[in-house]
Amino acid sequence: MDAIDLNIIELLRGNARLSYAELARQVGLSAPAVHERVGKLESSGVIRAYRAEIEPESIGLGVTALIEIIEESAADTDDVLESFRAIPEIESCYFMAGVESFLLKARVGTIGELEALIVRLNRTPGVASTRTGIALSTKWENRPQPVGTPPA
Amino acid sequence: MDAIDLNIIELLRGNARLSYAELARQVGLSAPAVHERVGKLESSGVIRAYRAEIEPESIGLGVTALIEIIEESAADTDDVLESFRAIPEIESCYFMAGVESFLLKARVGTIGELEALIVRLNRTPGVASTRTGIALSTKWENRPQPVGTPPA
DNA sequence: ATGTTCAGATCGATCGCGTCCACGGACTGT
DNA sequence: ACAGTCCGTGGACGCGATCGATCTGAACAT
Repeated sequence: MDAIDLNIIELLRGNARLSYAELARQVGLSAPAVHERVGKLESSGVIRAYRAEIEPESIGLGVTALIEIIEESAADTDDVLESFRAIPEIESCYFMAGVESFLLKARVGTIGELEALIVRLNRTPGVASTRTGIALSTKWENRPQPVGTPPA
Repeated sequence: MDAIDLNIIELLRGNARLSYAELARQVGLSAPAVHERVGKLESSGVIRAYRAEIEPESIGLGVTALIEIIEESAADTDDVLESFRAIPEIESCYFMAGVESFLLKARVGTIGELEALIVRLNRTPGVASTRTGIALSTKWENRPQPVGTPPA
């Protein structure tokens, strides 16, 4: 993992569909060389996936909500997690420090669907209570930050 | 925007580096046809970008925080937004309903850097106070949900 | 210093893909 | 029925992906 790898990563975060030839030109190596580097980054787990970023409204997901979950004191966190994982509307799931164990980012089509989701979450075994905030608009999301090797 | 477009979108959300030929096979069209459809989806803004998803720890961004912002009553929201936009650590920014105007997702390398970020946010003109939650772990993030056209 | 070894890059060649173009069929409105 | 339009197909050509072989340079041991 050297400066060239970081360079490749930065380029692919900006545009995952760049060809190997184009990557090669930009980092100053040959195409097979970057091909091999990218392969290693993928198999070592540094590159997790390549995803198209879609405007959510256009696929009927106009409502974004952030939901904090407070667990019951006797809850099994792993079981709760598995329940959440089975709910497709939950796009992100963070395990948090603090009273609220989880923070979920969910996307649904309508406020009605959000209501159904919240009911479902509150009924989930191990969940004591929820607190939901609705995003009126998403200013930006998953903006890649420049990769400068951080201070030692 | 028909079923084939949704199919293409779903495939590209799963793997943005699929070739047009492969996409064509999976949706049952010729390669030029999907090429044209993808081009239209891009220029109409449905497809915003293609991004490689990177394991944050491997590029020195091991600390994830979610920060709620309460604005001063006299604050100019647009100015506050521009200040936030200039801070690279802020990966996502939602404008929320409720007392807290914004919810930010930020990623930094160390707790020390997080402290510096919070100080910077609190000093930002228009910001009355902040409330920060630290993600102990990210269970998953930006999981694409299946695109079934939702009920009318 | 010299030789050995190994990692990683380049070079060259082959195969498949991206991309442009002209043609053709279906649907719309008149 | 006819003309216009949209959208897809098929062919062709040049470039890119990808494999194997060779080469270079660094690290280490003698």
